[in-house]
Amino acid sequence: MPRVLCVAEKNSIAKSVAGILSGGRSSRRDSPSKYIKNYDFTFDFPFSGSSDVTMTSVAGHLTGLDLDQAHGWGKCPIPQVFDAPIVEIHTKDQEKMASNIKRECRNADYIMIWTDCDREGEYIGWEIVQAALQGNRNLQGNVYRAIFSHLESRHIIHAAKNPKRLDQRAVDAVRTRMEVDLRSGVAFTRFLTELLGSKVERDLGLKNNQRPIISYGTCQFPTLGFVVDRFERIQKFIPETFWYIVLSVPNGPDTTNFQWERGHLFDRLTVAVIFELCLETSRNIAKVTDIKSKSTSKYRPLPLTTVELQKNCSRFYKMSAKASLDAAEKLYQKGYISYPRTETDIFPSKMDLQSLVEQQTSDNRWGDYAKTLLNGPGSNRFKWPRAGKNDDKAHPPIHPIISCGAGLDNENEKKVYEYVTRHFLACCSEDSKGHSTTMTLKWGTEFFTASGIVVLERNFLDVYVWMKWETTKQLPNLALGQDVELSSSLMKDGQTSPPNHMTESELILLMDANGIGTDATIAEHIEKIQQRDYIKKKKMSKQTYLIPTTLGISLVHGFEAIGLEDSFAKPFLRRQMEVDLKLICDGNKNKLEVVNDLITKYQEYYGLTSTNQNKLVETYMNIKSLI
DNA sequence: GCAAGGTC
Repeated sequence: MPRVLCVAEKNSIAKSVAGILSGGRSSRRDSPSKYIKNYDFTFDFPFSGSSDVTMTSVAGHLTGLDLDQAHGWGKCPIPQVFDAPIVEIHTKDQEKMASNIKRECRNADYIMIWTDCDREGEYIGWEIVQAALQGNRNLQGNVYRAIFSHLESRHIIHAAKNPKRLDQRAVDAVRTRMEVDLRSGVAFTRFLTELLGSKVERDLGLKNNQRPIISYGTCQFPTLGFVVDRFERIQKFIPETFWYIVLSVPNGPDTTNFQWERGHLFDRLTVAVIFELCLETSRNIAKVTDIKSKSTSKYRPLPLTTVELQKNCSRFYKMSAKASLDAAEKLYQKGYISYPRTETDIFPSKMDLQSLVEQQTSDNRWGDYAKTLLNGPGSNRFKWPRAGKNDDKAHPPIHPIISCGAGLDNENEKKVYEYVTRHFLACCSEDSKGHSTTMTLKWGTEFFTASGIVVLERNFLDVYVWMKWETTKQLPNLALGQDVELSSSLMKDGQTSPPNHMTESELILLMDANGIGTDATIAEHIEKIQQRDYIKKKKMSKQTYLIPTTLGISLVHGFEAIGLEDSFAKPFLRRQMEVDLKLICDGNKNKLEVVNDLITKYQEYYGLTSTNQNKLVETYMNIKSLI
């Protein structure tokens, strides 16, 4: 029988796909790597007919890139980094994975790639093929690619029956990113460290053997830029005084305030004139000119993505993005939750979500809630989740798999499991429903409104305990057209206030929105710029904020002073690279062209930075002396 | 000693 080797991006996919294609009758063997298993079974592929199949995997990339030996740190003038030869390097684990591929493909007639169907997955597929060809040259030309976006059986079988080829354009796009990130990162990191390292070392009070690294990275700098930008908006903020009019109306023993439809104005005289005019024409009588009642709802959350998980664990539990992702990873390995790195916020239509809800009925925290979702009573019954707009074509939204009961002793894992589960149950619930009433008063020439909300059905809010929606005080009982005697009419002043310092949750949102990093790496970039002493976490009245250090601020301003056309600390450069990568994927540009363009740009920036290096030093000295 | 991206 022909032999087919299938290779996935990680063991969990290999295991699931082997289970589906073998109809549950595969046998498992160990591999040289502890992360990887080999699964044997038979399957009927269109290119080979009935075949002996081995399904295995790697665990992420098989190779890393670095500059060749001759261009190590200190061994060459820095500008050579931009065109030095690049070599492939392997960790011990990667060598074990590659040797498994080589051994397993020795007798194979075909190889089929089952890596995730995203850009990086395509490149990992290419790496796998290179390793396989080293083990067995005859595989050349017998390479196939499975296209799949989730692990539903019929979908996976369809993918196996409709093999495609690797997309070389996507492979080229990833290689482009790798080369540009490597060369620009290494060049500017060496430059900055050599320029500022000894000064920073003294200022941080480090010992000789703890030379600081002052790194540049295409993601690190924009991340730092966001934090510095917020910090300075607060520093530079000048409060402005504004004026407004507020009416209050008797409401039982209490009063209700009506807000001015103009909000507030920054000119005191204008407000005073309007106020006096109203007082003259209407004294203390206003008329009800409008009462609008409508039903309103608060939407249940969208299916859970990695970025949302990190943002909310930071908000609800004050966990760092890295801590929440680490805990999610552990929960995934233990089988409690689904794969935690996903951009998808739409559940595949065939997924059996009700049995996942059923799993949760035994939990003493939300079990009763899960039961009512499935069996009533009441109107909050299981409802298919809302659909978001993102699909990474590789993984479904994050959801609980099995109930953890009392099986978790790690605090962070407990919290993340609770969050994932409550979020999932909320997704499968009805929106919260309420009723809002808005009343408008006319006083003189001006209009004023007040609103009241009655929450009628809490629904998902009962399980999504962090979100608040409360019934407000009722509006005074007045009829349309009725005159009402005011208990007061006042002209008041107030001041605009500065924004708050950056929270980790906001930073994650900004990075995601600007394409800085990926779901799997955003947390690492935030960690990295803390390690580098560019930003620090600071606790202020219950909240933890991210504050830039002297060094962090200096780097941003130093490069600003040099005046590169595309600021390093802004997301623009990185986004431009994404656009170019997309052009490569669509066949409108080639790799060589894009690499040359981007590297030329970085070389030019390096030249400018190098001739203006005194500006970096001066900026650092200046800012240091101010603090 | 340097990047960012996968994954464990």
